[in-house]
Parts: sequence; C-alpha cells; structure tokens
Amino acid sequence: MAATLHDVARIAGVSIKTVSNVINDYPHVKPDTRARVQTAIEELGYQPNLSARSLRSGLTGAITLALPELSLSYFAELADAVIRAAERAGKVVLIEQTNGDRARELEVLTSPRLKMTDGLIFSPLGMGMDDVARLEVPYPLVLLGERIFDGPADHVTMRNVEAARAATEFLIERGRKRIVVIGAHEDEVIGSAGLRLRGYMQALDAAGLEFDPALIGYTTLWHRSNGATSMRALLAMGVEFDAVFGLNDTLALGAMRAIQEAGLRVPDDVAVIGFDDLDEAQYSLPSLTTVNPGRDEIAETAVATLLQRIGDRDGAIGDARQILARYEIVERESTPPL
Amino acid sequence: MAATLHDVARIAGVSIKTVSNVINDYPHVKPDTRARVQTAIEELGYQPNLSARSLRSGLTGAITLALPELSLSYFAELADAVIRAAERAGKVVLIEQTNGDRARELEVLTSPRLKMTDGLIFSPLGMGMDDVARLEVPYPLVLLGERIFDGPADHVTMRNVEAARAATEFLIERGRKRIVVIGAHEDEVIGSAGLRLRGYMQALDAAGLEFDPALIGYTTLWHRSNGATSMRALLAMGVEFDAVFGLNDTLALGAMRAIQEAGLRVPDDVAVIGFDDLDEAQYSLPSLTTVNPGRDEIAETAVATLLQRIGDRDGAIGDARQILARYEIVERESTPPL
DNA sequence: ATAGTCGGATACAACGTTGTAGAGTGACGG
DNA sequence: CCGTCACTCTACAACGTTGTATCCGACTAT
Repeated sequence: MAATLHDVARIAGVSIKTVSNVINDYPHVKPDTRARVQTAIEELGYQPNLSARSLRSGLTGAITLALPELSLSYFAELADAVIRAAERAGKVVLIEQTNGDRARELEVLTSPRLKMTDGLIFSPLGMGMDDVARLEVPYPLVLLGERIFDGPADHVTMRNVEAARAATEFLIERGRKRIVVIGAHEDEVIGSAGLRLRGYMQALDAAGLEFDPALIGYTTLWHRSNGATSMRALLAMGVEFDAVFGLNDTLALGAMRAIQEAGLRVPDDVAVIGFDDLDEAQYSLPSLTTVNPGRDEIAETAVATLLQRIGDRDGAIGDARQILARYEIVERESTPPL
Repeated sequence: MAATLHDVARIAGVSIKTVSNVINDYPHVKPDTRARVQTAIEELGYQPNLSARSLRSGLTGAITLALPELSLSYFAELADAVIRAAERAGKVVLIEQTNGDRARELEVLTSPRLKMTDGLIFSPLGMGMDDVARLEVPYPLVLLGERIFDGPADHVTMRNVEAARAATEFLIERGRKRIVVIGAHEDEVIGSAGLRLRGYMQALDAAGLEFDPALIGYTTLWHRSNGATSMRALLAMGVEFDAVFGLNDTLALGAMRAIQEAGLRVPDDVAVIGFDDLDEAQYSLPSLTTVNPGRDEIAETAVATLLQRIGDRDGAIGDARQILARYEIVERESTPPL
C-alpha cells in the first residue's frame, strides 16, 4: 500500500516526527538528516495521508462551491473563476448543484458532506428573506448573488442597480427611447431581477423618460428560451420599441433571436444590451454589448474572504461584510450610436 | 465545538461503539437503546467527522473530475452530468481544471490532492500516446475523451467515427455534396478531430463523393472564434460548398456566424451540422442540427465504472474496459431537406 | 565551573472513527 | 441443570498525522 511516515522513518533511520518535521519545514533539522529523509521520501514515493492530516488539524484544504447548475453558462464561468482563485491559494473546490431549488439549498447548508471541506461559497437562488436565519451556520460561509441582504454571513456581489442603470443609460445615450426589459420577476425586490429593474427605472427617471409597463417582459427563468419566448410575446402584442435590455446575456441572446425571426434588424431597428459578459456574447451575430459585472473579482474576493474566515478561528475579523465588485460596460456591435 | 461520538455516548449512557453501531445500522442494538442514542444525537446535532471516518476506512466518498475548463460549454455540461450521477450514488465531486495543458495534466495525475478523493474521472486533452505509461496510477481511474487508446485504465467514450459518419450522411441524404469540415487537426489520428474526420471520409466514400482537401478547415482550438476564423478563411479563398460540418457545436456556431456575415443564408445556401448537442444549439438562428454523443450516458457510466473499481480492491473486475455510448442525430432548422 | 540556552532529535498522546475480540445476559435444547 | 447460542454491548487498538513534553549534547555567559 501507500507509504506512511513510519515507512519513511524506518528507511531513513529516524523517528516519524523527524520525517514530519522535514515535510513541514520545521527549522531545526540537520541538513544531513533532512537530506537522508528526503531521499527516503523519494525512494518510497511517499505522499502524506490527507485524511489523517485533516483529522489532526481540523482543516481539509478544500472548500465547497454550491450553485444552481453548471449548464448555465454564468455559473460555469463563475465556477471556473472560483476554482482558479482557489487553486492560486492551494485549495481545491468541491461543487454542489442545487438547481436553484429552495429545499435543496437548505439541505446543502446542513449537509454532513460540507464537513469534508473547510467552508462554503454559496450562490442561492431559491431561498428568500424568510430563510435568513438558516444562514447562521457553524462554519465559514460566503454568499454570492442577491437573494439575501443583511444576512449573518459575508456577502460578495455585484453592483446590480448601478450597473443596470449604466446599461440603460448607455442605450439612452445612443438615442434609444423605448427600451424593453426582458427577464423581470413579478413583484421581486431583492433578487438580481428586481435590482436590475430598479437600475433601469433610475436611468429612465434621470433622463426624463416615462416608464411604460408594457415594455417589461416577465420570465420565471433566465434561460435562452425564456428570453425568446418573452420577446415573441411582446412582439405579438405590437409594442413599439427601439432597444432591449436583457437582464442577463442569455435572455438577451434569446430575445435577439426572436427579434431577428420577426424580421427586425439588430442593431438597426433594435439595439440590444445584455448583462454578465459571457464568453458567447462575443460570438453572437451581431456581437452583444453587455455589462461585465466583475466576475473574476467576485470569485477572487469570495475565495480570499472565505480563507480569511477559515484562518480566523477566534472571530477576530468581526461582523459580516458586504463587498461589491467593479462593473464595466463592454461595447460591441449590438448597440451602435444612432 | 462539534459533538463527537464521545459526547453522544456520555449523554446516552452507552459506549461510543454503540453509538457508532446505531449510526451504521448495525443490527444487534436494542430498540430501546437505539432510541436513546438517536435522541442524544439529535439533541447534540451530532454529525460524524468525515476525516476520521476516512482515516479509518481509507475511503472519502468523494471523486475527482479533471477536465480542461468549465468555461467551455461542453465540459460544463459534462461536469453537470457527472455531478448528478455522482450525487445519485451519494458521492461528491471535486473539480480540477487542466486547461488542456499536458504538463498540468500529468501533474494532476500525481497530485497529492487526489488523495482527498477515492478515484479520478479524467478528460485529458494535451496528453498524447507517449504519455500512456503515466496512466498506470495506484488509484481507480476512468478516462473520458479520445486522446488515449488501449491505455491501462477504463475508458468511457463516444462513437466518434460512426457518429461523424452519420452526421455527414445526414447532410448527403439531404442533397448536399460539397461539405466543409471545420475544426480538423493537421495529421491527427487518435483525437476527436481525427476520428470525426475519418467518419466524414467514410461517409463520402460510401456515397461515392470525392474527398476535396480544399474543403477542410483546420483550427488549433475548438472555440467559437476558431470556427468563425476558419470559415472566413475558406470563404476568402472562394471555395464552393453547400454544407458545413462543425466538428463540435461551438465551431459550427462560429462558422454559421461567418457564413451569415458573408451574406450567405443558412440553411438555404449552406446547411450546417454540429456535434455535442450543447444547450445553446437549440437557440441559435437557425437552430443547429447536431449529434447528441450520449453525454448523460457517458457521465453515468463513468461514475458507475469508477465506483465499481473503487469497491473492487482485489482486482476482481479485471482488465481495463472500453465503453462506448449511444449517439443520436438531433434534427433542427439548419439542415432541411433540399 | 556552573547555570542557562539552543539545536537536534525522540516518545507519547491525541484527533474521531470503526474493526476485533470478548464479556455478560437470557433462552433454548438435551 | 448445564452447555450452547444468539443477542447486546463494551474495551481496546488502530488508521496516519502533528503538538507537547522531554532529552541529550554543545555552546555561551557569568
């Protein structure tokens, strides 16, 4: 079987603790002894048993990332970024999918499987304000996304309102006046949809444009098909518009397809802007202007914050923090100046 | 801190082993005792320490999935499927990204981090035939993808040649005769590109169509931009063609964009077929006909095979197996009958 | 010369769990 | 009435690692 400290110690003619000391770079080991131990380690191909180490130290070196599902590009790209950030810190990432299902999300929060890792980066979708208390968990937790405000945990997120306002203003500056929104959620306030819609309204307000409820397309989910369906419905109702703000890129791309199907031209007849800066937004026809919400920064910060909490066992850091990433408009072909 | 067996045992007035027996459903425990222990467990909110359990049992209940990168949709959807399959079996998945880089792939194979899990599902991209020996690893390993034939490990993959042949025949049956291939790799034989190109040639052969090297578009990577660039190059050379076979969906979608940019119509002037059945293939304009290579089946089988190997410590199962998934053509708008 | 310090190494216990061996109890058959 | 057996439970060791206490020798300061 796999070699242990005992095997190495026997071959090197030292105690197991000395081998352990060599491995952990404990300073007081004679160079000569160290060399002998190193040789033995290589000879046996010794690799430490991480379970034993975890048992001793109480830490595993892994973190959990819980998100709705990887087949949604936004979350796939988020996971990519989180894994890279974790790797830079020498940590490894375990992924749980919740499907955005509230029950499953609550289950993940208390799952024994979490004990396999040192902390959780959690992007909830189904949970609401009523579940805030469930976030009082006995392990380090960092939240992503928008569902929970003022929870008991650190929260890393994007400037939804400001960024959505900037996106809307971007369209207005380019001469668009009747801007459809695709992806709103009925009566939602605290989720991404609610916040982005608020940014939209702020921009209209600031520009002195009137808000027209007929321009708002509601969807339950944010898949491409929802964007297309919602757009088709608006087209069928004969609403007049000269621009579309997809509350995420996937919706925007779906809407763009529906617009083109209907014989309208993007961007000549209708300008389109999205939100998320997915990889695919560069390759649509026309390429999609969008908001880069700072995904890499979010991932990096979430990992750093979580690791801080993990390292901080006596609560020296203090209360839950809210951290907001920088956003940026990425201009492409779908929104030329008129 | 977290409760242990000792705490539960003390409260319930039994030995720790009895508590352990209750938890592991050992049959010979008096109902009365069992109930008392259960109560104590709930009272303390006891959850077993998985590190300790792992140390004892030698198993962690987690598996590693190593793949190029999650921001490639194909791999994101593969990861999604693997995680679901693992979850059904009560296992959890840790993800390593290799970026398709050979050095990084070899590193992953020997990383100590692997010891945090019971086995590896590995989708290599950079490794070649010369590295086959590196796959002789002292832990359960299941390979995905095409780079390695006849390796020392179980291999779950798709019927690349047959499926590519079927895709090509699908175009031929619909009256197309000059079929461009996008995404070929120079001189490659064993990779997905080489195999799919072989299927293409077989189909031409069977239909009595001549192979024209001018119709083959080479790319190094399989991103959307590569598909677009390669297609633009062929268009610039003035090659005549009436169909495009993208060796994956991403390439096909990129190529489709380039075709439309050039003023040609899909599918009227050019039919397009892809490979992978990504989610997004349904939502392009026109929607993309493609090959579903059996991704769910591959994920399910890979997990099942790996778990078998993990459970089979005395090598009762025997030699490495090759398992091929069923494929299927998914017909959409990009390939109407002429 | 002696106490104190430092470098270099070791023995032992402990992390929390489960397998093994075995002890105690009662029922049952001969 | 005793041996056997099934049931119920316990004590102990072990998984492989690292922290703590400790030991020995050599060097420094007084």
